[in-house]
Amino acid sequence: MDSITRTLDLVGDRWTLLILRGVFRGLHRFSELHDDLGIAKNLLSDRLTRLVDAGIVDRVPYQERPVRHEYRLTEKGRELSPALIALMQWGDRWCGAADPPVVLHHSCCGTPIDLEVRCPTCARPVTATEITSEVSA
Amino acid sequence: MDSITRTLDLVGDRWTLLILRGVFRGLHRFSELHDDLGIAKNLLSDRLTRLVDAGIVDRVPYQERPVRHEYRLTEKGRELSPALIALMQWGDRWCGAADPPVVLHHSCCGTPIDLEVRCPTCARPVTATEITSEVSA
DNA sequence: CCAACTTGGTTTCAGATCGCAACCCACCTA
DNA sequence: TAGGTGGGTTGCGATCTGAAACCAAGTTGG
Repeated sequence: MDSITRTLDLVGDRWTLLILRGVFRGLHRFSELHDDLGIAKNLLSDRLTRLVDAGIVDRVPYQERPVRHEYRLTEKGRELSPALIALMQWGDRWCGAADPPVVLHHSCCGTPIDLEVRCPTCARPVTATEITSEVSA
Repeated sequence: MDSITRTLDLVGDRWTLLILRGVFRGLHRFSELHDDLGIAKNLLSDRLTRLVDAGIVDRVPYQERPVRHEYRLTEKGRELSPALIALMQWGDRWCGAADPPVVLHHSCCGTPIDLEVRCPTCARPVTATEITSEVSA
């Protein structure tokens, strides 16, 4: 099984990427995600458990008595951001902007950032038709 | 409904992105996709119809008598490649390499290409924690 | 001319998954 | 002690899925 198949096994359902986007945006608690996404609680519970098992989010206690947790991205989870950005940019461009596009900024300098497929040699963006794939070694 | 939600409505199920990757890789016919992915025929048929309706692939005849079609990416479909690349790179990095990683080359010059989140001002890659999001206007 | 084969599907149906609502537990507040 | 909140679990009908059977339009082999 190849890498995309494995990836989609983890995050390739209707809700998981939306949950992760919520966590990226600062929703860390069960109820925040529930309210924001409108997902059924049993599914949210199930997806969060899976994400924790997969090491994509951590369940960290934020109080005792009663003990309650919140969900935080691990590095593995944070590294999904290029995929989320790619899907978001595609949706903004091609799916009629029912909502205005989301702009991402570099927090250090405030500049809007961009996602690019680049060729280090040509030092310019690469279009999809210029790409060939090969399984290494 | 925002752009990621709309995007995932179209391509956020277990099979659609795998089908699109197949088409990217040069599988254009129903039977090629069926054999390569191991997807049930009814689902493949349904997903292809949806992708055609969404304008992501075209159904173009490649012979008459009997008339038969093959599926080709539209520009809208080709522009999903950054998302596929992002998911693939994440899987190669984080999902234990059961298969060796796939390397993408720039067909013009043969250089392996890379997907990067970049800040035009800082002129260097941006990590996930440095990103803030904002809904434009 | 008939049988078998190919491509590209549609139909059928049991079983898995989903969404909703109800319920539960631990704790806090009035 | 009654009610509220956070974070779930349970039950159940509705929907979706996968495997296999079937179909239709041609083409090939004998």
